[in-house]
Amino acid sequence: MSAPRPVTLADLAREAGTSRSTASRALSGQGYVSPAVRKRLMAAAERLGYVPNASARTLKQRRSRVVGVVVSDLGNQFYGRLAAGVEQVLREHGYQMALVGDNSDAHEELTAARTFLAMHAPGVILTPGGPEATSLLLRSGVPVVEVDRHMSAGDAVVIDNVRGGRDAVQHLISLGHKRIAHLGVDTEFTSDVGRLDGYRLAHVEAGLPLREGLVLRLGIHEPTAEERISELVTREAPTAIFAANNILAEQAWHVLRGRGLALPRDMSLVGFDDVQWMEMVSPPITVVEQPTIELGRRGASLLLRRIAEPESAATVELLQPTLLVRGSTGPPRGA
Amino acid sequence: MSAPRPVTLADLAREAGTSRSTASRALSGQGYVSPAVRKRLMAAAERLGYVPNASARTLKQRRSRVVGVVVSDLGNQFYGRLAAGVEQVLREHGYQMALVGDNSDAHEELTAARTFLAMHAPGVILTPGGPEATSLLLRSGVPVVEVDRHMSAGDAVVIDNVRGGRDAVQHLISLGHKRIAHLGVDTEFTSDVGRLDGYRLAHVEAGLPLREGLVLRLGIHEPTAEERISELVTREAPTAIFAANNILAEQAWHVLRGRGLALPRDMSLVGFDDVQWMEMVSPPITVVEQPTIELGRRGASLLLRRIAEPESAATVELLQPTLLVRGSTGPPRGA
DNA sequence: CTGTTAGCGCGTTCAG
DNA sequence: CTGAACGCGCTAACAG
Repeated sequence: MSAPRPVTLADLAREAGTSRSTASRALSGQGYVSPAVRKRLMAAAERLGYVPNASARTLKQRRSRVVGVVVSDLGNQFYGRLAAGVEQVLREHGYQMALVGDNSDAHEELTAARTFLAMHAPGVILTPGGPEATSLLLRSGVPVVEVDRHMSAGDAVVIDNVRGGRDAVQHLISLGHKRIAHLGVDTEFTSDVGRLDGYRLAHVEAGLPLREGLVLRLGIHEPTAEERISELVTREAPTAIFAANNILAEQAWHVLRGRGLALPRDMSLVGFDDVQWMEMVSPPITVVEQPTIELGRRGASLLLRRIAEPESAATVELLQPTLLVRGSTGPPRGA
Repeated sequence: MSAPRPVTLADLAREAGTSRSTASRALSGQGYVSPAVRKRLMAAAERLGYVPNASARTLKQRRSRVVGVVVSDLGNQFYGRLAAGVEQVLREHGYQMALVGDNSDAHEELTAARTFLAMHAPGVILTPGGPEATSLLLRSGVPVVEVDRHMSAGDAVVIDNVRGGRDAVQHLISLGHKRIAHLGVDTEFTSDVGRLDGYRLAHVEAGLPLREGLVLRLGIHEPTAEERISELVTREAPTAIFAANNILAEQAWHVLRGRGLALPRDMSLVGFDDVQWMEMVSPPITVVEQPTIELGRRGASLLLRRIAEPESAATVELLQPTLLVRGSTGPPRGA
């Protein structure tokens, strides 16, 4: 394949008999150019196959069109959909997305942040794993929107996790459950903490005692998760389980199936974050659904707004989850 | 937030009492610099929080570190995992990924290709929707690797779709099925065409007649897909269905459930592309599994190799799928 | 409305 | 081993 020298503004200018700056104005649409000259330039651009050089523009303007995005794990459907939502909005507005996965590792996240700084990203969207990346970016003047989790004092779009957790557990309590297990991830993320708070809140509101043994907090990539869940079931004999994310719901479901426990007769199960399989298994899983793609779309929109108006006050958008009651929940055994 | 002027090489040079070019050599590791001076420069960089300017470097070198990637639909688990594999390898080698979704639209794809040209991407990976994007890129001297589908004469990493389709259908035939429906997408993509070829091949090898009515070809986002599948079941009374991708398998599954048909007693079902739910429903779905993340990883590796060695001959890597026999397939009704 | 001028920050000659 | 000089392609001032 031949790699012809790319055509530049100077080429267009020469071709159309104008100066480079006029060509620049004509193509970017900024500033005055007589209609006739503009037409001539556009035609030349078309004819020569002109492609603007993004790095030259970025170098000059000190700002690129490539928004940095970091999510924990692209392979997880949740983050995939989140990213899909972000990308849609960005593309609709003529921006691109540089996407990196950080495996929930604060160090990787920080590396990504530095990369985005180097790229002069106009803004960054992240599911924060720690405060460092956000603060580095903000300190350097790069707008940041946190999605799903909220760690800084800046812009964010999050789900009302407390409400989601509370709805789930209230539903179980109203069915008559008194020994409800909570399966969560052991982080300080507002998502995990919020769902647990919701679990507790529902208990308090119902006058039910909180039993610490019923609360299981797993590490992010805990390899023994299923064993620990199984132990919990044995030890505490819960009549219902609230699994605070889609991975944990899947693991709980496997444990229950492995032990031959029937839903909802022997155990009730509520998940958080509706994914495909939950509606397909029998019985289908009752779940707190969150608007995942919308989370991404709103995050991107908020960032774009912030880029346009850097000085406005920080915004936190709270999206509401919805409890979908399906077949995996029912009254406890003896009720 | 203050946005301090970013520190440049000139700042480091001043700080360390050297020239800019020396600083450049020290930080990039290219060219001679005395150890002492290098150490001094590194220290200064650390202290001042130097971040290299990627666009300046790209402008100078005429090549960025951001690989362009386009997939059909990030929200689909298949493409999410593909992208995850690509991103992993890229990150391991110090490259970034600019990701765009094109909704299987050749026009969007072409737009993305132009954007990557503007960004001076060192290479592009795509699930091609048409020949235009690839050819534009190649013509401009940008290496391209096609993944999952193969449309050009260039580099590609694909699944052995013919073999996958053949294995699936052979399995059904060996169970005694003679009326096997094929659910596929009506494109010219090698993936869709290959799976259908495999379906036919298995018939021919077994001396079974091919009945055109049993082959259903749906549009990419066909809204009436489930109705059409249902019609097919009514009209042709197949005893088994081969659904050539994960979406179609899900739709077929819903149709069968809706009609109260039990798997595998009333109908056998084989899918293509193993996703989470297939192992969780009962009975679990027999499926042709493909190494999706590996597909992405190989694509990225191949691209990196091509970037390093632009002149080597085009390579097509063929990855083997695996038939996982589960509970959704059995002998036909009367057998 | 248009052209001239002057960098943006970096890497790469080429002398020394 | 190091520094001076130049230019990558584009846009922002500023004259005209």
